[in-house]
Amino acid sequence: MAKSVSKPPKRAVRGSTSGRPIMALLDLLGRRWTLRILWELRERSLTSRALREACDDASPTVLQARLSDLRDAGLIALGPDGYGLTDTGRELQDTFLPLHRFAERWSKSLAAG
Amino acid sequence: MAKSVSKPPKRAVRGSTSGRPIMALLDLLGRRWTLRILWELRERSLTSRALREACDDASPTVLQARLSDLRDAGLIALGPDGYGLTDTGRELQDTFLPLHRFAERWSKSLAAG
DNA sequence: CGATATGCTACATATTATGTAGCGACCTGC
DNA sequence: GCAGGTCGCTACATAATATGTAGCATATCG
Repeated sequence: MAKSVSKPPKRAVRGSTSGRPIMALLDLLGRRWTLRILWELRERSLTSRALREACDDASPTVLQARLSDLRDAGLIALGPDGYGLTDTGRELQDTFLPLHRFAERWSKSLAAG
Repeated sequence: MAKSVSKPPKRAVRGSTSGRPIMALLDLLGRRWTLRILWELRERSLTSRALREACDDASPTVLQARLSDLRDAGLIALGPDGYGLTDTGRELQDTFLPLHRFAERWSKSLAAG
């Protein structure tokens, strides 16, 4: 299974060879800590270390890897006050905001069920 | 780190101990293949084998693990025609549908950028 | 200079995924 | 009633990732 076609330098996003952007996106977001990172950056920029604390002290190794992935994807960027969402990242964020309310309902349906 | 509070039987969703449903949800969705599975089930039920094919022949080991996770979470269920979204799962799906269009724009902004 | 914070990396260990094979159960058609 | 097919699911060895701890080089502030 060739995973790299047009982007050999690093790990290509899985599914990126299919020409279906949604697959590449789902793969990126499906990596550990990725969603959490985007969530923690939802309303403020955070330094890499502050982000680490916010993410239950996840190991810096993966965190840096994900930050690198997300930067390559153009969803976050490193500014003067730490990591923050780009315009594109904020677009994605808007897609995810309803998730919060869903999570509440979901949690209750789990407890009830 | 105690990962189980109210559901000792299996692996508890990470962050489920925090009392913040969003964390539990983000952890669940952030596991490999989870988002992809939900996506593939978006408009039809699939047998576990058909789902495997749809997911680029992912290994049955993880796939079954994720199906189990998603069933515990009440997002999918095994019916007569294979795995399908529950009502709650479909609610979540609705949250994710805009992702498709975003992926298209994102892909273009990457190519352009 | 000393103290502190930044982004980031090394590396040994634990955890998780991959790939291949195969199980028992349940349908068919013969 | 027994081949032949599918179903959901599991075992197990190997490869890939994550974890946790430590530390680097740089920058800022006193």
